[in-house]
Amino acid sequence: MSEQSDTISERLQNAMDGLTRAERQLAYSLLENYPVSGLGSITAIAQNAKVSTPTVARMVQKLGFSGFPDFQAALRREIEARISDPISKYKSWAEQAPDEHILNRFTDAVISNIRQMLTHIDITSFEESCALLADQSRALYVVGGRITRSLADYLFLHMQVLRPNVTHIQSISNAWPHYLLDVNKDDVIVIFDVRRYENSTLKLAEMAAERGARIILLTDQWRSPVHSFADHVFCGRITVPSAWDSSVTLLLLLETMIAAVQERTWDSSRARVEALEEMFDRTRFFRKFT
Amino acid sequence: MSEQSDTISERLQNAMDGLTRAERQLAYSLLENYPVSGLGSITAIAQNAKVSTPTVARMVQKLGFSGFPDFQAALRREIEARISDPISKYKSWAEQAPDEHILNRFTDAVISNIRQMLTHIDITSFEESCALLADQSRALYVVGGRITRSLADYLFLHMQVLRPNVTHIQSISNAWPHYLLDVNKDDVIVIFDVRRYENSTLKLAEMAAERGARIILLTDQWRSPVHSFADHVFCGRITVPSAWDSSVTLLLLLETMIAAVQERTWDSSRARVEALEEMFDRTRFFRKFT
DNA sequence: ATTCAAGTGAAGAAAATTTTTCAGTAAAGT
DNA sequence: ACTTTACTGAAAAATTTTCTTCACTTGAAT
Repeated sequence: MSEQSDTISERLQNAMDGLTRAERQLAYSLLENYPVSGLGSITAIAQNAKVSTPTVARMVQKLGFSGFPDFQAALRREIEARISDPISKYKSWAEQAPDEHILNRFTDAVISNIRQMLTHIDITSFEESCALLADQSRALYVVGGRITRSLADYLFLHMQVLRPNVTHIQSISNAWPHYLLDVNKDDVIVIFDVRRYENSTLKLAEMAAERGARIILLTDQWRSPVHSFADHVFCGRITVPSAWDSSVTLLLLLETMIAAVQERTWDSSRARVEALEEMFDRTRFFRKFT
Repeated sequence: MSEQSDTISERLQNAMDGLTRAERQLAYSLLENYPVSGLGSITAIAQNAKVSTPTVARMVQKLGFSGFPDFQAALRREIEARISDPISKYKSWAEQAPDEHILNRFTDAVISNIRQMLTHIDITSFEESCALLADQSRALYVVGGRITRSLADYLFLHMQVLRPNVTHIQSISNAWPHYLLDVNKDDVIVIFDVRRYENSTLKLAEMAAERGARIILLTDQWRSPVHSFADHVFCGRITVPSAWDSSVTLLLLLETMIAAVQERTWDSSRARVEALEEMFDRTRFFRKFT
């Protein structure tokens, strides 16, 4: 019954002529601060418009809703559509394939994960973390888990180019207590820990915290227990239509951080990057072109 | 009582530690489609999070609200602030930050990369590649380059769980010719090669092709020269506002492939996955819960 | 193994919201 | 002036929502 393609705002406008004095007063009140003005209880709305509750009930029925709750539900859907994305509405990602193809389903999920991560991210924390990563007076350690070791490796790789004094602590190894010996107060540790949180990682975080290290944690939406030791926590959503979790959100965050650190350190890192380029050219490790 | 300056989202995050399992489940559900997810009745919210209504009532009290209606009123105020405020907010990913913030610029670029990759992807090729990866009668080799070794590692890690006979050829090592000795006709090699294409990778591809191996290449939009030896080529766009390239598109493709292979091999891989789980439980390598 | 504490949801009680009824009021027509 | 008609809101009835109680489960601790 309540299903028409018009927005409630349009419906109100269109119906305006057929409305009575009190109803019109109500309609204006609703449009006043649309659409949030319609969110309270029927009583609240009535009081707000200075009409009685029956008037509200009658009017929404005139608009074609089965009752006030029906009206309000429609309003909520409108708000939802308005608040959530403008972007993901694109039809299919891989146009050759049907919507249900894994490529499209997976990508939908990832895009939604990205949006969710970004709406919850704390910009100040992000900036501070980048500053910590860029601060060459602090040694930098990177730790990953079973799955996240690839991410840790990726960060390590890039940081190593940008600055000296970067260490990748291979969590598989039993040697990590040795690394901890070198961790000083105010050094920075980036820890990756997603679900199936690892005991050894937690232990390491605890000990590092005791030594006064600054901890930056990249985890999933459920937040690894490491977060209680961490100075900065970033949660990427990792759920996708798969038996596995997705690391895309965390990689995106990581790359953005790397880009931000690069900007901050460009004065000092430029020399390193250029030296590296030169070494590659000398060793003919890479093809000169194509 | 319900007045604090924090947003409900922040309050949820902060309170997370003190929450119980069901409450946490609820909190995630609320953050899932925040803030509209909290607009329905307490019953609707409970069902949505698959918890009971008392759990909802208890949790909002823990957060400091006098009751559910109090909580919902606060939420409505937040929505109001968000909707009536500047309309420009819709566009940004990270809403706290301006459009020009690196987080938003970077994400824009990545989303655009993803779209471009997917519109150019060949579905048939994708399916055939997955079939090759799933075919346990063929040995599987994974090779990465300097930067892409993390991606290679990631694929290796997952494939190793799903099937036997997977090898990660560490490109840094000088030992890869030895691996090639074992490559038989119709074995599968996944090669990662993005710009600053590596000579050694090209050489390896050539020799593997000579031995009759099937080659799947993941590269960038400029296509590594390896493509002339490859049976299937996938190009991910990698340009972002950074001095570095982005691996996000390739990771997305990779994860989608892994999911597709998982589906295809579930009958046989299930046993492997479960055995692995059991081993983890035994070694108490991971935390039981939290 | 047994006890204990904590957490959870079903079910019922309490409170609220929504709908209906109905009498009063104002405007239009006779 | 009187009747008719339509509109409105107070109050009661019906419904829904929220809150509380309590028995059951689970995981931890002795």
